[in-house]
Amino acid sequence: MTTKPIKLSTLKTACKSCKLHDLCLPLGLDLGDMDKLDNIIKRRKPLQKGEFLFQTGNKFTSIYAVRSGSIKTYTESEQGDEQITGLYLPGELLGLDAIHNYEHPCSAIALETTSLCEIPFEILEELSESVPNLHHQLYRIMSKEIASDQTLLMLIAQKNAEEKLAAFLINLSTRLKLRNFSETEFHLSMSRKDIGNYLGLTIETISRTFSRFQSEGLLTTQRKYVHILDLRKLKAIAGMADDCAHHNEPSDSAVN
Amino acid sequence: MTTKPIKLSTLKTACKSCKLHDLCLPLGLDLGDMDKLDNIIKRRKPLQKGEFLFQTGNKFTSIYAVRSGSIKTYTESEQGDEQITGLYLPGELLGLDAIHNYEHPCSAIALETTSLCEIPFEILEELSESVPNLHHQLYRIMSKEIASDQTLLMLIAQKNAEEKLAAFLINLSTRLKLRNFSETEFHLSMSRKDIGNYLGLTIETISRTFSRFQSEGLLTTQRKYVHILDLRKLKAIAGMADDCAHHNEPSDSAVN
DNA sequence: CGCTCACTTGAAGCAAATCAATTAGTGTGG
DNA sequence: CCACACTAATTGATTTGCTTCAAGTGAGCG
Repeated sequence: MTTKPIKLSTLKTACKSCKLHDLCLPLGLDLGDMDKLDNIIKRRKPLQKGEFLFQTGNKFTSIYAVRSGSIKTYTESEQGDEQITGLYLPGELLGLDAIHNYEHPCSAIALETTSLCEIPFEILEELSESVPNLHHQLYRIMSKEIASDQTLLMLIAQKNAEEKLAAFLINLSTRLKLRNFSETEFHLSMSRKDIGNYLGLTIETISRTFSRFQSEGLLTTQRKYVHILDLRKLKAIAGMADDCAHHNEPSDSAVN
Repeated sequence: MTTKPIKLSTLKTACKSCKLHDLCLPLGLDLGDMDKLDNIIKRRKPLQKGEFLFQTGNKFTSIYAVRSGSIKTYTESEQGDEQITGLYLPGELLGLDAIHNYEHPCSAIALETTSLCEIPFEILEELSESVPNLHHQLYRIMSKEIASDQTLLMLIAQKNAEEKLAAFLINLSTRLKLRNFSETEFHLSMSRKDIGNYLGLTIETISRTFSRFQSEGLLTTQRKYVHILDLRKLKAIAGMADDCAHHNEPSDSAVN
């Protein structure tokens, strides 16, 4: 939980020059406002795989933007079973669910080496008084999170194993494309077990479904590496008509 | 979608005197600020059962607070299957998921005769510039919605039929208690079918589970009327230890 | 009164969970 | 560099909780 800023070289990377800024909080801010935002953002030492960003019950002080790598969030019930509630990729904000009672309702852990921007919330609120657009931006981001949680809900409640996994992969593919990564070849940062948990399935079902997709020629996998061969068909299984693909406009819609 | 204000008698009921105001948006505002808020709130003609408040794709202009009755929200997939995403009781706000692209991602329909406050969002944002607390309040409400969506997710993904229904009932009970209704006797505004859809189960499973609860002496039902006989045991099934019950403090935690 | 709609109850079928065994990577220390 | 343990993933066999199909029942209503 150290919050000290890191090497100068990293400090230079400000919102203005960050290639993620049109996915992230500064979206829609002008250069002057972005400077102000830059002044309150702390860059943290990158987290190593398995390190916690925060844990359930921690006091809420900041929201975080992923710069590189990925973070998963999960809640734990009293019986001890976990539910993964979110997967956050570069340009996405997390910690928003902690505002309402100043306490994190979930834990956040790095799935790989991950660097982040830390944005102290109180200071952000102060700053927002002089930069009205910021408020609006935050509303949009939170609103989007609500809407996408609902999509995930739908996915888990109504679909079968094939549809769930297909939707998960398509969602990932869409978000990666937005970040200028390949939409057909990527590395899963989640394990089969995590994917299963996220989708409400067991590891065996995930594995079998991957195998089936593979034997049907939809994709190839090699452990965590995935190569999608037939994006159209996979989208069809996921329940997204081809022509609806671009409905996933800048503010992506499906899963997380 | 008529927005005209109604009879004077109803108009008099302002936030200041509304007994729900400590559950709703004005929470934490002083009297002066509440007056300002009152000026922008429109009271709508009550909705009859089955009437839409808004539908998927409608342009977003306002958020709504339930004054009495109840509203359900649901999304529809391209295949046409529905997923109920929320049940809103008096004092709760809905429409927050539409901010991010100015379009409602779900439909909202009255489950019974329901009266609402309409709060035009643009005007609310303007007002918020002079009443900073309002922003904070909105953040809290949205944050709470995110957190509770995640709880619902957990419920649907990880629990079995009994646990789901028990958690649903306990959540309802807790929220009703907060509104000074009985926590053990109440009227379900949702049908068995809706409850099933909400929890990712079929109507038959809901019915059977109610029957089992009844034969175990946990509760009695008569159509939509529910009388909980053993709140403790029901909470235990729902996976909430007794001593954790009051964790559901003013900002309730479980389902919706 | 008879129609409909919401709910209940039973029996059969099935998708995914569980149990179990094997294989493939990953990391550790000698 | 190889043996060792350990974890992640795959695949098969079996079980099971929920769904589906089917046949009532009972409340509400024109």
